[in-house]
Amino acid sequence: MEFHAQQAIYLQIADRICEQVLRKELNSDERISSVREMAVSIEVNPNTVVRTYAYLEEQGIIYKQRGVGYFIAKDAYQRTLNLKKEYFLKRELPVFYKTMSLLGIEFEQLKELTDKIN
Amino acid sequence: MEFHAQQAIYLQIADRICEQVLRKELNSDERISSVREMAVSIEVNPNTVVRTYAYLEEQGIIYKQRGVGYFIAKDAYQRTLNLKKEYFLKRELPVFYKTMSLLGIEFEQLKELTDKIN
DNA sequence: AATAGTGTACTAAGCGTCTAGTACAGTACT
DNA sequence: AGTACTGTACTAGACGCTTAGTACACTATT
Repeated sequence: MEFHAQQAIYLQIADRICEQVLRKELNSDERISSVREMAVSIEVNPNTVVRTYAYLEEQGIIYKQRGVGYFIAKDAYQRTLNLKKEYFLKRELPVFYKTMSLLGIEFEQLKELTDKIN
Repeated sequence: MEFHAQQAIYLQIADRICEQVLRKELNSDERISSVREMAVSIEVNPNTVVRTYAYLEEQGIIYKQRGVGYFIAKDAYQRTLNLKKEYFLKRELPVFYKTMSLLGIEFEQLKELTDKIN
């Protein structure tokens, strides 16, 4: 897995898991990779994965059974959706509009700009 | 000045200066605050401001005269615009669309959502 | 009971960032 | 020449993140 420098690795891993929940690739009570497995597969230190899982557990997105593993929480989808949506509306969207304004990009241009990327 | 934890402080200061350039509040050959002045006014360590200025100088947005101070570069506006625009198109916009897709937000909803914020 | 897989806890080290403090070198002004 | 600004350089320490390694406790399976 590739990481960028703008955010702590353990949070980037958490984001990826949240994505999989939102895409319904991970569903309620489904077991996720063990700390060691995950660490190997994404080439990261086990301690970093421990942080990720502790963080996701705090958010109520996963739960654990000692000696067994970590599992997706019952209401993980709703929790994740709420969490990400609130962040999007309160943080990302305002920053996005501010940047557009600074760069002189109009709302109507957005569709064209997307095409340029692809 | 208030800072968030997602980005190094010296880069947040750099961003603010870039903003002022784009808003034309800072113009070519205009002198900016000295390292010590800036440090006091935004309540940050002088060394952090040194980092900011070194970074902006690398980007060609400011230049220095030893013993005199730092100044806005001749083509600072264009350089800043290019720099920020490229980052916006290559990094922010794709992430923005991906998040929208994950959250099930349609392009047409964006205008309404903005109103909710204000 | 033994084994192999879980999560957990701990120490140690490296790195980037930020703070604190001190000292030095260049420039402008009087 | 003296003074008061500039930028510059350096050491030292604190903090968060990450890595490395070891050891222990719990659970399921045989």
